[in-house]
Amino acid sequence: MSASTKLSTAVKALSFLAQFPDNARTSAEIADSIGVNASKLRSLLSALAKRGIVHTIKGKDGGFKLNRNCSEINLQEIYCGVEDRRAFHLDVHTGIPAENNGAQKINLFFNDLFSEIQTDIENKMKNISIQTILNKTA
Amino acid sequence: MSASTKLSTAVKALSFLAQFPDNARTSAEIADSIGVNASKLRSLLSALAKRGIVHTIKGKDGGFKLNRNCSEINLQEIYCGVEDRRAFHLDVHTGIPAENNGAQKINLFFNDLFSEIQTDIENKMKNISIQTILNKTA
DNA sequence: CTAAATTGTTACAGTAACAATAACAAATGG
DNA sequence: CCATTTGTTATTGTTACTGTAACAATTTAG
Repeated sequence: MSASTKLSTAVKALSFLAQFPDNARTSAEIADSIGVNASKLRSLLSALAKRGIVHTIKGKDGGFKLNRNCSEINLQEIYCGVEDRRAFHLDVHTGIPAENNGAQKINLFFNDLFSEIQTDIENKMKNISIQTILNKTA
Repeated sequence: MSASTKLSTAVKALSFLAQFPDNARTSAEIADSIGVNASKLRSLLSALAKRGIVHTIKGKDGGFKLNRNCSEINLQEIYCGVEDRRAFHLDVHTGIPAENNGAQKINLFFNDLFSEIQTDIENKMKNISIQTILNKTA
C-alpha cells in the first residue's frame, strides 16, 4: 500500500467506526464495508491502536472502536501512525563515492527543500480532523 | 528512478552543463561527473530536450548543452519534463464495486486535498531556478 | 565516401517491492 | 474447553524498478 493509500484507507475505517461510538466492530465488517482485505486492515488499525487512536478488543465479541472524539483525531497523526517514515517522504539520489562535491551539495539542497515541503503538508494535515471530513462528506 | 530522484538527477546534470555555456558535453561525461548511468541520463535529458530546456547535438562532437539561461529554468518544468504525471502525485485507493458511498466521498475528499497539495508544491518549485540552486550551492 | 562518435530508444535479466491472501499463535470471554 | 477475534508472519504471484547492454539513426571529421 502506498503511503497516501494507507491514509485514505485508515480514514475510511475511522469514519466507519464513528457511526458506532459504543460498539466494537470486527475487522471483517469494516473491511467489507470499505472494500479492503481484512488482514491488511487489521495491521493498519493495530498501528493506530499503538497511537491510542483506536481501542482494540480481542476475543469473542471483540473488534475495534474509536478511542477519542472525532474532532480530536487529525490526519497528521493518522498518517504518522500508519507510516513509519515522515509524511510524504521524498527521495534524493544518495551520493555514491564518485560523486563530485557540487552533486552532494545539490542533494543537501533537495533534502532541505523536501523537508520543508513535508512540514508544509503536515501542518495542513494537522488542521483536518475526522470530524472535518465527516462534515464535508456527510 | 523515483520521481524525486529524477528531479535531483536532472538538476545535477543541468548544473553541470551550466559550467560550460558554449560547449556541448556528452552523456558519458555528465553521467560520470554526477554518478549515474549514461543511458538512463540520456533518456532524462532527451525528455528535457523535448521541453526546450536543453539542446542536443547528435553525432561526432555532439552532446548536450543548456538551451536557456539558468535563471529561466525552474524546478517545476524540469519535474514535468522528466515525469509524466503531475508533480508529486499522490494516490487514493480507487473504488472497487462493493465500496459504500461514504468511502467514495472520502476518495473525492482526498483527491481534492492531494490536488491542493500538488498545487502548493508546484508553486513552490516554480520559484526555484537552476540559478537559485547554483547560488545556494556555490 | 568512410569511419567514428553520439544520441535516442528498446530490450533484458536480476532484484526489489508490493498486493492479496492465508495461516496461525495469543488473547479473551462465555 | 471452545469459539472468536486480533496481531503478526509467511506465502505466492505479480508488478515495478535498476542497471546495463545493444543497436539503429544521425552527424561530422577527415
